[in-house]
Amino acid sequence: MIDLALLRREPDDVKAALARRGISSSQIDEILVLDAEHRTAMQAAEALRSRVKDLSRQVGEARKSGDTRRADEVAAESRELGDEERRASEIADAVGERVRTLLLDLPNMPAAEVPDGLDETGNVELRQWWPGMDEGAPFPTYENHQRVPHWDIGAQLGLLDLETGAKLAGSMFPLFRGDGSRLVRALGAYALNQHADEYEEIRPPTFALTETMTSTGHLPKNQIEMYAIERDDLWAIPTAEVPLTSMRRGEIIDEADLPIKMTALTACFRREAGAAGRDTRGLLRVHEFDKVELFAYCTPEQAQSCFDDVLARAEGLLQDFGLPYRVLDLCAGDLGTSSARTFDLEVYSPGVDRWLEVSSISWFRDFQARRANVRYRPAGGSPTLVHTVNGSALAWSRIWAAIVETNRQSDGSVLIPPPLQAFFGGRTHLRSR
RNA sequence: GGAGGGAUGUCAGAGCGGCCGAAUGAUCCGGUCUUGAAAACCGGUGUGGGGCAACCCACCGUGGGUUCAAAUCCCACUCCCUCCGCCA
Repeated sequence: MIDLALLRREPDDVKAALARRGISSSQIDEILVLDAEHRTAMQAAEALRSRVKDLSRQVGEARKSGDTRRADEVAAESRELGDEERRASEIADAVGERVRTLLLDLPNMPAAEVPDGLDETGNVELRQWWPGMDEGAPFPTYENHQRVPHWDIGAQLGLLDLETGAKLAGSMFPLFRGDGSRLVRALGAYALNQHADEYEEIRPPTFALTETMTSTGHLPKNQIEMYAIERDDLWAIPTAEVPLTSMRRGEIIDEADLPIKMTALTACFRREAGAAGRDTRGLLRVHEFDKVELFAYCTPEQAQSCFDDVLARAEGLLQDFGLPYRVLDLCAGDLGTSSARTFDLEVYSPGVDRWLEVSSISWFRDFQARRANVRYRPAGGSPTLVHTVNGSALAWSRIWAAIVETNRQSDGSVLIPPPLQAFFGGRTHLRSR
């Protein structure tokens, strides 16, 4: 949520920033008009309220001094004023609620450095990486044996059983088996181990209350994207960002504790309602996938370094696995609602011949923290909203696909990335049995 | 699932219809004392909103209700604790 005080103070700055995301200035003007209306109505109601309180006090005093008649008179007067106050408050509350609703609808302001553009065509590729690049090697060329889609490889080697997954939970719920399952486990475990030096490992609940989903901004807007367990008012989390962001909801954190860095491996659930029929093969787009998330609460001053750290760790994992990737600087129009700045990491996967998004790293400024009301107390100052930063490191289903396709050998086996071989008892290849 | 107890400020913990935004203690900040520190003592220390300001309003788990007046009474819900049952 954008700061209403900032909106009042610097309406033109906010308009200019949001115009980059295609938000019209009339939308902001509407809020400002309603806000002025709200304040007027509120003042009227509060003046009445103040009077009622004063009269009530007089009733108490009259009672105490035994003047029952005066007490009754004043009570009657107060009762009338009270009715009036109730009506005035209802009007003020209704307008205030409208302001809040409109404000919640506004996306975050893009950071100044965010490139212009209204959709993904405006994203800027910052760099690419591939194995051997530093030694001057060119971008890899791929052999025919690498041009096989992962679903075929998975079926050949008995690593991936999409049919059985569909039998159990419907299509787009993958079932990994044998070494395929072990690879999923190895990826998550390897990443958690890598992050353990600075990030506290968290194993949060897989489900979240409506209240929790709302405070991160995933509800009510993206309701259609979420799996719901209605009877218990629970939602399956679409990312560990949801529980992690809410862990300190409503709290005031000691400044000395910041930054608070956490990592979590969870299943992530997405209905992909808006993407029906797109990328439905294999693991490109699935309803459930494992992901390791990195998350930080921090001060505004720490935000840049936290962001850089998450990015470096996500890239580091891709380099450990030897997967070519590119870094995209998302343009203003392609930013997620809550984000002020986002870098996406895309891995090149030769079997499907596509760049696959495997990480999204975002700096939210205080946008999320305002909703979740997470603050810290700066030295000698009053409570201030924290900044939040998070990013995937990484989303495993697509990494799984990229590894299997990239590392496929001419004999049909798949080379296990060396850092993961320890999880396979030292074996170097996945082979059919 | 059954029975009971509870939810109050950064924390602990009083209050159970009328200057209660809230005792007391801890924390933290400032001061006195001290060569310095500790201790002791004195003073200050919630959040949010409105108003140029004086000041006003809201907030005692959440949402309703009663009343001239609610942290305090009533109803519903949520969460926590204890005991019993059931169960990984």
